[in-house]
Amino acid sequence: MSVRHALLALLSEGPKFGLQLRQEFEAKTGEVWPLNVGQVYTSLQRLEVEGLVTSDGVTDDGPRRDYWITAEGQRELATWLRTPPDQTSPPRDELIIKVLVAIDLPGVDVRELMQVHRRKIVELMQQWTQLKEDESQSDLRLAMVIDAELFRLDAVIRWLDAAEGRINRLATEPLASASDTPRTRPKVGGRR
Amino acid sequence: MSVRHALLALLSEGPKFGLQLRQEFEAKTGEVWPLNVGQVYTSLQRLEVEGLVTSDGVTDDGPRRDYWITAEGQRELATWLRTPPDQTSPPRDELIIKVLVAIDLPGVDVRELMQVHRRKIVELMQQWTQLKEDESQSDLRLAMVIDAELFRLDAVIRWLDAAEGRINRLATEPLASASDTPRTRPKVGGRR
DNA sequence: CGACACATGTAACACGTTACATGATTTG
DNA sequence: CAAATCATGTAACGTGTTACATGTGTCG
Repeated sequence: MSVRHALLALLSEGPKFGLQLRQEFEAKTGEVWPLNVGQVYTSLQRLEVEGLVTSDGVTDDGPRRDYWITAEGQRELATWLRTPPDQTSPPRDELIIKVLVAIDLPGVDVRELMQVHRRKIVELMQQWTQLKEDESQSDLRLAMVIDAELFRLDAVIRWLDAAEGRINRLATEPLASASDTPRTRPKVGGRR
Repeated sequence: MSVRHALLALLSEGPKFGLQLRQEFEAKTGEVWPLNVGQVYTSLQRLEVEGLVTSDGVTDDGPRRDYWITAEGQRELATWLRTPPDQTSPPRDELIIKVLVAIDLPGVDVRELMQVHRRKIVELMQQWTQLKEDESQSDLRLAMVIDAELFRLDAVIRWLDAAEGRINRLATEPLASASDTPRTRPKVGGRR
């Protein structure tokens, strides 16, 4: 959901065309997140159908097609900006799933698995830190994105460490199988 | 990509059918991530086409259809487990995008926006902490998932604080517009 | 003119969600 | 038997990615 609203935000500064939106999106996000052009066009089409933007006339005087944000688009944008996303159940995390299913698999060394992933993350953090020292003096947006990524990766490291502790403790007192402990607790995710 | 591989992992313990896979997935992940059944069936179909699982015979003796993992599925599973995901450019983060585009929008109070989101996150962390105290003594998997979510949310809080500092510093020495600082640095994301 | 970059668009696929339809099995 | 539950399946939609096709404008 972030791209459509980001496009709305860019369009609220004035009429823009497709490639321009892509370029400005990347510029505003420190050029860390590539945005494929196809998605810009399809998103614009969808936004137009929903009445949040207008292309107001066909491509007459040139290859470019400008889009304007509508009043309803402005309203939608304002709502998006001020409303935190609904986070009932957290986003699925691949690494957590990996570790949790690997625990029960015979012939799989979970600690080794976690170490391999941990090393990769440390390596990533070093690369981001390097980039931060090199480039982010002059680019506030890049600096902010790198901050976010470093904090995020740091949280993953912390989780791996905490999880390893839990698993080691578990090694002495083994886990009850998932099936023989019937849950009475209601599930977290309310949506279905 | 996590669901297909999680299904492979579950099937490597023995043949299972659709609803069973859903139930076991939720059990193994602390019942925090609901998995809709439709996705289980479509994923199984795709896995079967790719030769990673077999349903070996139609539904003859009952409504259930068991799936087995194949040798190739075992190989794929092993690879997934030991290989860290390719993280060239980090996943797009809605909150970061929101803040970065909001900075330039006139009539939008970025600090207010960040405060609102910050409060929501603190509230979420309190709920998870509560659940942890209540339930996670008996459920290791739930405890691990809650750990992960708390670390993740903590990282977001840290980012918001760091970002607010940067923005405040920026208030005295305003930001150069994105268009008039041509980049020479190569983009981070290599994929296109 | 021809080559190249700019610009738009579409087709096909992967994954995920919601909703609905359809059998089979159990249970009151 | 009827209703509820178990179980599978499909259809439609949203978002995102890759790849390809097509037109336009500029410049050597």
